[in-house]
Amino acid sequence: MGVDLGELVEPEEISFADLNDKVIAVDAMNTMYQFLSIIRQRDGTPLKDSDGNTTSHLSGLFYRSINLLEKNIRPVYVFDGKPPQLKAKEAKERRKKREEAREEWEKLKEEGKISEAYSKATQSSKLTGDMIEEAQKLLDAMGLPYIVAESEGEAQAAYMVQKGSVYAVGSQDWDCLLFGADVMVRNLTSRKTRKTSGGGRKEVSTEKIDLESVLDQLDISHEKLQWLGILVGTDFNPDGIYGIGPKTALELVKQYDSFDDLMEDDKVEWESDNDPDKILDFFQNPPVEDTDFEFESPDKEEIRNVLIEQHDFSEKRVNSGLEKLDTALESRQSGLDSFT
DNA sequence: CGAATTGA
DNA sequence: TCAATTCGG
Repeated sequence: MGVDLGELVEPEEISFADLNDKVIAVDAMNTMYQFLSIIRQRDGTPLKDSDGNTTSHLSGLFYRSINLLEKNIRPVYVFDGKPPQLKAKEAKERRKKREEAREEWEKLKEEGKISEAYSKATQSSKLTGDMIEEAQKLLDAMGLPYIVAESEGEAQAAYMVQKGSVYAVGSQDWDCLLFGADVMVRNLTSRKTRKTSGGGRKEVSTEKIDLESVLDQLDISHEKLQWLGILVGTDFNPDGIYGIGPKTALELVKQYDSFDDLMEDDKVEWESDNDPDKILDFFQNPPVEDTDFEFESPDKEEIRNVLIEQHDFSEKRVNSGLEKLDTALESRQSGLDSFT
């Protein structure tokens, strides 16, 4: 999950209209993982086709993308490439936790403890290679571009913002700020309320976070934000440092002029197997590449083939989605014409 | 999550 | 008509 800067930063609430005509590099893994965790039945079983393949992520991707296009927001999806060495150990721990959660889920489901089962199911979510492949097939059919990053998708997406080839990174993960994304957008969803654990309902709005404004608010440099992230915890040292939360971390980074000195502070007890200098270097020089992308017309027959023929989506629902897709792209076309 | 349906 | 609930695959 990475850094939690939520309590230090005041994001700017925006609406989809503020993103009109913008291209957004959407963190594909982050987004699909979200779909996979949330799009489930009440006992936690994800949506599946008749062959038993999970399809929750396809449903999410299809309808979400159409909603964005309807608002004239164009997503280019960025997938993770080869996981960095720094992530190896954490990946192993995650796998173990997932497997444990899956076992508990099965058990609770057997016992009929539906709501407890659901939360375990969420924790057992796993994006497989097949699921990623099917998602990419769907994006191809929809004419939406995607990029497979050299390494971390977050890093690639941040680089694309820096280059100016996209307006922002779309992700829930604050890490993209550490990678230097100038703008990030959170909660890129049309739904405006979310269920809380207590059974209540909470407002969620789309948020825009400018790196510059974050640095302003915290009154630190970008490098110190990276230090802060490492103290609080990143994908490469998920537990952060015991006893140091965002507030303490902010105070600490302001006290030092070099990372090495900071790491010598009495409060800093480094426990991760990863070398902190290597983590810092990864945020500063991640593997990224220059990749072009372009938007194409959707192939409706192929969309029907993937969703209806191969994955048992209902023809009626897919067709009404395709109609929305049509009107979205037509209005975009006429919008462009009026310019020329 | 987002679409479809329900019900006040 | 619209908020709440259920369905989708």
